[in-house]
Amino acid sequence: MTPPYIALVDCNNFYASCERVFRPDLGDRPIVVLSNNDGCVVARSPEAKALGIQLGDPYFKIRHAFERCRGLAFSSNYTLYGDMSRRVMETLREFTDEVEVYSIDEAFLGLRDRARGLSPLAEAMRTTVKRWTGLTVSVGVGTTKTLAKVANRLAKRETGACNLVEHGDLASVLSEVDVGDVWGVGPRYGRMLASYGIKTALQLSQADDQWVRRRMTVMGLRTAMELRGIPCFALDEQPMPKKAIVRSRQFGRDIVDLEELLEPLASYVAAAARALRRQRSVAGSMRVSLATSRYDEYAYGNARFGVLPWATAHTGELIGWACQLMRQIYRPNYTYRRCGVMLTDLSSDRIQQERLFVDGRYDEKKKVLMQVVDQVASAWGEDALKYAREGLDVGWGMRQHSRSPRYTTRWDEVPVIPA
DNA sequence: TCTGGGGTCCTAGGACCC
DNA sequence: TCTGGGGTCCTAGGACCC
Repeated sequence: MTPPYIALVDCNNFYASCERVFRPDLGDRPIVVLSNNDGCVVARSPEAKALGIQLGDPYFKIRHAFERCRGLAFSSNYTLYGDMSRRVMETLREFTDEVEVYSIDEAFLGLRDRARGLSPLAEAMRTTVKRWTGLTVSVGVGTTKTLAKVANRLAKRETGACNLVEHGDLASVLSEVDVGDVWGVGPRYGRMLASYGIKTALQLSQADDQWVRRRMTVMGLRTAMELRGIPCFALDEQPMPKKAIVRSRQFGRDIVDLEELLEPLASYVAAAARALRRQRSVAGSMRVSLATSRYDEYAYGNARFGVLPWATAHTGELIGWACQLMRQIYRPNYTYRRCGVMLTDLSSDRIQQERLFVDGRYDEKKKVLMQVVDQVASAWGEDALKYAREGLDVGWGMRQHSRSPRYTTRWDEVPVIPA
């Protein structure tokens, strides 16, 4: 049964806040968190926002000015953020069983309380999450996911909680919301709608159904209906297993040599294979890609897709096939900047299709071997056991000049409080 | 020097089948 | 002389999300 009310709970400035929780000494210094390779800004504290720093700003461009303002930059520390996220989600489960973890810092909650109890409930969520994790969340409540998103935006501007269920005049609220800020309306649709004079969420909700469907597909129509309070996006408590698993990254430095290129590739394949096994799947096909920098004068990029001889989650097999594909697209004399692998055609590792005329398969013996590999990784860290092909990371790994400690997941990095 | 990474869904159009 | 129509599967491309 669809719950009558939906809350969207979202952590404010999530990555930057995670860093701050463990560094109270930073006070109100501006904080940014950088993407892989310390490339560009992916999160900002309120103080950094106030300095005018934008998401996606290349760090090297703002660094000077930022540091002059006593700003502090952190390399991204996904181990820490992932663990903090898990703590927030667990806290939210204290309030309802219906939790859809939507992203690392957001969850939709199904609520069945009477409408009058919703605002105190939202407040209780905020104070409990703050007390248990140190993080501040905003809570928006509405009758559909899209309206909960709208409420959440308003919550951020106001006191941190916003309940549209008890709001008497939804139309006037929606007339104040820019259509481009509606969940599901991106920059393209935003421009298209504006060119037809549709500038607010209210106007979109009142537009003709057929017209919306034609211009924005059924997804756009669902968005418009959700704005009217008709639920079209269900709460998804148990997300389906992923249909594709991608690992792709820029190197810490350029690579020209094929054999050297196979090392990061192997290590991305190993990471993808771990994710594959975590969701108890096997992959039936894969796609390998490589590219020079986009800004390179002699740019080259290519990708090749291959159906695997048999579906597997065995790291060694996947690395071998990935290397074959890579050899097909590699061209000498380019300075490569990134490569990647995508595992597709995923299926359960319990039901396996036998293929005629192929005598290999992902059998019990391989499965057990992989279980051991995963156990070692969970006990000793993901880099404890590697395939030889992954090499020893002679410089291609990520540049991370200022990663914070993994405070909550590594005994050797827990915070120490002198007493 | 230096510009992120990982996903989803929908639609149109081609290949192929009966 | 005449050259169907409906269905499925796959892929590429486009839109979106965080």
